[in-house]
Amino acid sequence: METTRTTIERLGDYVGQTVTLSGWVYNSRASGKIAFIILRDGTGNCQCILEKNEQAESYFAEMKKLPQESSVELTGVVSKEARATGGFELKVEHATLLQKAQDYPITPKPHGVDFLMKKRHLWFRSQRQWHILRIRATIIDEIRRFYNDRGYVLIDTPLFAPAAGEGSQTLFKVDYFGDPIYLAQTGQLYLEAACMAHRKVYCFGPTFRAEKSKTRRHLTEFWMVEPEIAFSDLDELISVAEEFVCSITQRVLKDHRAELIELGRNIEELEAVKAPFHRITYSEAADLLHSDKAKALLDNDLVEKTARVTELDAKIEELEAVAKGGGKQWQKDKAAAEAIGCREERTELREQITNIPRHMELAAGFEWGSDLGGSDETIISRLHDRPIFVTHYPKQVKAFYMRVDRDDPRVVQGFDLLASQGFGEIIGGSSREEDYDRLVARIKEEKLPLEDYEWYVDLRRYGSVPHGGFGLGVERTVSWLCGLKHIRETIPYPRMMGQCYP
RNA sequence: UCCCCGAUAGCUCAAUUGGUAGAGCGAGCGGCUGUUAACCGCUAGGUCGUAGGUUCGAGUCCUACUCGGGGAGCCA
Repeated sequence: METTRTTIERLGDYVGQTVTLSGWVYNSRASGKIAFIILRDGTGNCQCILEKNEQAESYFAEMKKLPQESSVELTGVVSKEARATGGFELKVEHATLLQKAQDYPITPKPHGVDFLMKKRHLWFRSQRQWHILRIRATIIDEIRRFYNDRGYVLIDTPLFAPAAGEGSQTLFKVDYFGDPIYLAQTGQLYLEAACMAHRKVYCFGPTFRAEKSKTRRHLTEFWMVEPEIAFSDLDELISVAEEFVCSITQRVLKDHRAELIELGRNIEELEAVKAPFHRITYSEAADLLHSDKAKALLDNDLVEKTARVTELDAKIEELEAVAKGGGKQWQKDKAAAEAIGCREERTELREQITNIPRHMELAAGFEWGSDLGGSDETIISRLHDRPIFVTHYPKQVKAFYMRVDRDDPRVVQGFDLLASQGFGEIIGGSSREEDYDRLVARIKEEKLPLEDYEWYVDLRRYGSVPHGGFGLGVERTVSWLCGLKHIRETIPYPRMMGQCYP
């Protein structure tokens, strides 16, 4: 039987016509004489209807009880159908089974993270994961376009790097023909050299950190885009970063509004991501942490979360009474299922509540000269409705290459961008020290091996100019824009401390 | 490296002060022509993470370990 082959995303062009779809059984429901198969073909989902009649005799019985993720080809007439997910429906007239799947482990019911992470190779077939990875692809596309359209030259920096990074305890050591070498944690130093050749450059690729962090915002392998601009000052760098983040946000809103809503992202919060972002100095950030506003925020959190736990306690008790009571079986089951959801929320809240006093202490006891911690960043960003730049950090908490502020030598001209809604840092950048003597002095001060940096110092010998750049973490950006709780969902195969399978 | 929490059926979770291990989903069988995490009936499915200890009796209490989750530090 020869029919038109097409994909689900193009079904709108074929209403009333007979077409063939190929894909996987995402879910199915069947009664005696009718079956509904939700077909997933990689471009979308479509409900396919099979009726038990003479022409279906050869395949109906088999198709109606196919396990999840079995691969099939279905031929039928396309119709518009408001009741079906996706808006279209296929009334099947012919069906071919390609492979009957074995028991598929990921059911339409909830699963735990540990389980899903071990099934990552299957997990990203699920709707939610499918949406996230598509948004990631769009973000990466926008990143490339942004720089290509503005005359930046792509410079690929090495992944194998000699020790010359920012401190070797956070680097992965690799055996390089018998000598130690490290996986790059940034392309920046190489990029600085390239920007003296091409003026505006960027690199984009994976980067590696051996930090022993087990948190929802850390990966050991992640993607970072780093622009580097000659003849720039701090203000210009911040403006570029601002325009860049706005352009990514606008693009995602334009291309993925439906997916964002599906993911539960608050669209208004994203629409508020417009220039100008807030700009405060590190010293102002420190004052903010000591302020009543910060204390009130956490006090309020504590009250609200404690109240919610009490509310949940009562609700759980109530639901359990229903579950054990004399109602209909399905009512009891529903109550039991709801109780599980409430318990989950309660566990999470309790954990947050135990952390609040700690975070309050850290904020209130914050001392000028130390770096902002994760909880501090969360507080600062939650006190603002748009992303916020924090600038002029004390030089001792930042890398040796950052340009010392000529008016206040205690600080460097560096900046971080904290995403809104408490998602924390997504960009770190700075003006680089262009003065030969100052740079060498800083290298010595940090007790770094000067001989490893000879080539880097060369850049200050031959036509040194003010320059700088920044790095944006792709996964943290995806996490923020999609409103995800955990970074592990933002990359196809996450690599975290203690996790690298599959 | 440190702090907190957890580990019970293939999956998600229950088990009232220590007293005979349960439910839903999934799987198998049967029923149902418009389902939306479909529904209804039946069946199978367990060395309660590992090793010790307390006790007449331990899923439940104690100790150590393993693995996982969250957080601190560090960072994008």
